[in-house]
Amino acid sequence: MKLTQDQIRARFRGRDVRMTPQRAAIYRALAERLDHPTAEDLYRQVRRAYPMISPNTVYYTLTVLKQAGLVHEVNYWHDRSRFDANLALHHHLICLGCRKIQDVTDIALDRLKIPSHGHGAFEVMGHRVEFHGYCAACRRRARRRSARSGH
Amino acid sequence: MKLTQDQIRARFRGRDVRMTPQRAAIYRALAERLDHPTAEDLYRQVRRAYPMISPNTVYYTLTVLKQAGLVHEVNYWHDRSRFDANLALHHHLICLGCRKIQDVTDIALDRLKIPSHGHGAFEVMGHRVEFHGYCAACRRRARRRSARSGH
DNA sequence: ATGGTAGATAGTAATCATTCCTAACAAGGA
DNA sequence: TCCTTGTTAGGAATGATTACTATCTACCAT
Repeated sequence: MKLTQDQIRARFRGRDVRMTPQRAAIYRALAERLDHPTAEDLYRQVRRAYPMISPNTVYYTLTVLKQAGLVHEVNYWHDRSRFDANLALHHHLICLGCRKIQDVTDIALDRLKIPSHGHGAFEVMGHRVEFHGYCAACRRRARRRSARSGH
Repeated sequence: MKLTQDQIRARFRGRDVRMTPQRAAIYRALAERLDHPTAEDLYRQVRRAYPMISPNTVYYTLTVLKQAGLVHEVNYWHDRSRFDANLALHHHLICLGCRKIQDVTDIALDRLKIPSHGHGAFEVMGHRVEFHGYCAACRRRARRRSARSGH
């Protein structure tokens, strides 16, 4: 998907993100890739056009774009490994507030299949479903906060 | 779920994992928790009974248990953050061989709901499905390798 | 178009999870 | 009980990410 500078500018404007050549390059690099690159992947790619760019700028730009909703961070749990001794097939409820995780067991979720078209060559060994949202405690906390601030 | 020392010993035996007091403590700590603790969480818990234990032992034990299949690492992508400029709802095919990621779009997957029972207080904002397996290239590679080794 | 200001950039240094290396140690079979 | 091989714990190394900060720049108001 080729993006013009103006398209990028418009998207940034729409989310109140300041436009710089580095930011445009980072966003373009990300938007034109079909995989899900790391910050370092993007750094290496953008550096070809901007040899002076620092990894720092890439990291900072990504957090800005993320907050603005222009970019998604694909993996919530990237910071640390998490382990589980429950070997039974199950799925997860991840709280975006406190990051606590609950298990969900449900046969319907266990039976999912990838749509056949296009992925025939991929051999599926397993799958997992993540639900993201807010747990009861975090919802209570948010409600109390907004009440105090004089809704 | 209370585990006796003998139950743990039996599980370790069954997978040819050498039993040590530290390992039993780490495994017990993990098995008795409902959330999905990090290595550090386990370290802090086990240290109460084994003040001399090192984080190192926890990490090493977890890799051993993981290889033995006694424990799962819940998040594949923990090593680095990955980003995506595609904001449309979609899901992922993750290759366990080369870690490449393909997008999957499918309305049936988009419509999943958590089973109502038990999780009523959790407010779901979104969800994502990950399929794990082997891509065409990695399957070819594996087939070639096993052919060469004189299947 | 210009100037001022808030925000962005790019270095360097710090942090933090995890891995590497290794000498002392212990599990478990003979 | 003894031997061998795998395990432990410490310290150092690695590698991704963040913090700090002086300089610079986008962009709004004039």
